Amino acid sequence: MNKRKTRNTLERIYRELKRKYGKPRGQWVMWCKRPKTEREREEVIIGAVLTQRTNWVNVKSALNNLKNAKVCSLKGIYKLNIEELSVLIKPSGFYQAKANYLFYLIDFILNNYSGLKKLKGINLKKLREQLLSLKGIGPETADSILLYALDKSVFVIDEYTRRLVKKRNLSENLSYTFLQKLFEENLKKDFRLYQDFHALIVMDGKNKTSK
DNA sequence: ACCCAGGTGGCCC
DNA sequence: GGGCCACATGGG
Repeated sequence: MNKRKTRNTLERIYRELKRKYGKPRGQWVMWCKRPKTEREREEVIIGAVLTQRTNWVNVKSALNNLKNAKVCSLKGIYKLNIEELSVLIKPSGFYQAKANYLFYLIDFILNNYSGLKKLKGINLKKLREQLLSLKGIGPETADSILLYALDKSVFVIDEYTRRLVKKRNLSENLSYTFLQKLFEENLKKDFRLYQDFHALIVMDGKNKTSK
């Protein structure tokens, strides 16, 4: 597919989904909120790890456990030990692995940057590399953090995006880096657009009637 | 009793 | 670079 056609197709898909689903719902109400409070950005980061290969209902339950324990924040979690944390996030599945992943990530953020404000100022490419070097943070989690918690213009690729690309014959190559490039090179570089578009893709992907 | 869900790491080739 | 398996819960 040539560039012009790809651009038109992506624009059309966005408008189509936007018309169909309107404003973000569920999890996306907060993930697409602009601007976000610090607390909300921290919750997005925590949710980004917890939602790996897990449905949002289970993640919500884990987040509620953290909130009820008054530790749904980077510093709150950092004060816990792995055992306490893993019990709280148990409903999200893979809880022992995720407890460790969260610790590595929060340790990285707090010890290197003392919080999200400084993190936002780091060179994007370097920050992405650093996130990817952490155990438990792969491309989708890293980019979800960059896009939804830090308002960086990086397009998130996931299983739903792959299905959409396949269905619309946008590309044969379904590798992460290729698809991310495809979207980023053919959309206006705007984190608000990226946030909303990805949310719409997932909302549509979950909608059984649209398949 | 299955099958599925925004992934990732470790191993193997 | 890609294929396969482990990691675990809750809901259909």
